Amino acid sequence: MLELRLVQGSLLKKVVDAIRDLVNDASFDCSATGFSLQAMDSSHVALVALLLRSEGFDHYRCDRNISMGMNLNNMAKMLRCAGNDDIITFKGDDGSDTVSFMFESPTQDKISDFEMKLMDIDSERLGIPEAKYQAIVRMPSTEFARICKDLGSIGDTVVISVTKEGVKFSTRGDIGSANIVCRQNTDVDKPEQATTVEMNDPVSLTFALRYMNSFTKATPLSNQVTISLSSELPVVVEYKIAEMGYVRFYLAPKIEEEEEETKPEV
Amino acid sequence: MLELRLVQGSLLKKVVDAIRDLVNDASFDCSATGFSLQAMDSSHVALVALLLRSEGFDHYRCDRNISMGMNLNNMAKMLRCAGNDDIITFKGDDGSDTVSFMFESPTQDKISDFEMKLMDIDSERLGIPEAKYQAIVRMPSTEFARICKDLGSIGDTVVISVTKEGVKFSTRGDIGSANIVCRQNTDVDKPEQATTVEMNDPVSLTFALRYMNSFTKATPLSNQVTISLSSELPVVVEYKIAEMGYVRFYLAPKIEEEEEETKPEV
DNA sequence: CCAACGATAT
DNA sequence: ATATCGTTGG
Repeated sequence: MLELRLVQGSLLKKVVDAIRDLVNDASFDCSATGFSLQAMDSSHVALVALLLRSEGFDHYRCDRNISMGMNLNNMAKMLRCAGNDDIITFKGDDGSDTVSFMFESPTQDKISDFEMKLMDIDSERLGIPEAKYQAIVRMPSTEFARICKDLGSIGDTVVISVTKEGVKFSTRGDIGSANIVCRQNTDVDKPEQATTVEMNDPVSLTFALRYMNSFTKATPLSNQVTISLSSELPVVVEYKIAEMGYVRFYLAPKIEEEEEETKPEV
Repeated sequence: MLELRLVQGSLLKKVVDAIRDLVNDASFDCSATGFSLQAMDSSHVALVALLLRSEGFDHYRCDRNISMGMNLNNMAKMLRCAGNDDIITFKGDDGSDTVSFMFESPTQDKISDFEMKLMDIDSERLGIPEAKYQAIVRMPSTEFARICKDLGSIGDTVVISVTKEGVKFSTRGDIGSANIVCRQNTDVDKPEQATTVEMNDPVSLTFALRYMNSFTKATPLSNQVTISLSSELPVVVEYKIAEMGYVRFYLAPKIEEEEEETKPEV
């Protein structure tokens, strides 16, 4: 038996919206620890990991570990029926092929109950080792989203380079090229506007903007985003979810070929 | 000769917008009593009835009963040319094949005059008998609209069930099912937020959401909607127009078949 | 948080 | 041209 209550129901809407651009169907895992998910995107290039810790819920009951395959678009469709300040209760039963969402309006005058069919999904859950990164950049999530969107209109890939002074995002395309430098800056009115660079080693890596622009769908979840970089390791783009956990996206860097791909010879 | 003046001209825009999704062409009837319309939707399933009483106009002159066939989309097109605070005067002449709209800006600095061609329409005007209903639900029109929209994303039909405690809207579709319960509640800050249930007999009826979602185009006309239900009778969804009359939509319930439509045999 | 307006997509 | 979505303002 499974029963999760979240007073700030809008959070769940944001979580699903953050992921469904990348992943259509995913298996959610529920245990005493929390509510989590791990999934590759449909082209098996990027990975997303979600954790909502049990302590973050206003009520959390999970009698035994359970895995539930859900279609994220259908899930979003149902969650869209919740008011933005509705309380959401998620219920599941062992062995059942459905789960249910209950939405309670703040005044309790409107109570909605949605039942959703589960799906069979082969959930390949990888262990993701903790790693030490050469550089960790923290910046406003909206700024990162804007940069990825802007660069995406110029080129297909972004080179992220970190130095002590800051972080540089570069791209190049048919119509020209672009470099956006964000320098470290903690001297702001509010901490969520800060940009900080924690650098052990300078690093410069290339990523497909297409995926970066999917990752930024998680922007509403957090004011800040954390980008962890190391050569040879997938970048981690993390959006912390206040009091509850995170959504993390992993993407392997492109192997830097000699200059442009316009060169026909290997 | 016919001359109707309405200081709150935006009302006329809302009335036409409320109807034109359902009905393309309609015959407006004008008499000493008022300005009215009755029309079936194009698939002859739903019926709409409009009444704007003569007393509600700021000037009302109708020398003899007259019927005017109008294309509602064309009418909307013209009315869209009126400012939201404009005073609208509607004029017609017996025997003429056109009518005219005059828009006066509040400051009288801009006076527009639009002439619209009438059309021949066979206006089959039914008598709609007053009926006694098993249950009458009153609720905020925006809430009703939201419910119909939400359920429309899950299923095709809605079951409306009324008990003493409140009203329940249910649907079922490929991805799952939904129940939304609104309980009676008069204890609110403002009367237009109230939900009241006047129940003589419990009732549960099924309707096509497609039509319900057309009816809710009338939402801007009134803060409250009234839903009158009886077995064997069409539901009446009514939006009152302050001081003037109403727009009423009628829709026959679906005959409840034995469970699902997945059964191939009749 | 709800409503109106503008922009975009069909 | 119309309907829906997203954004901005109250």
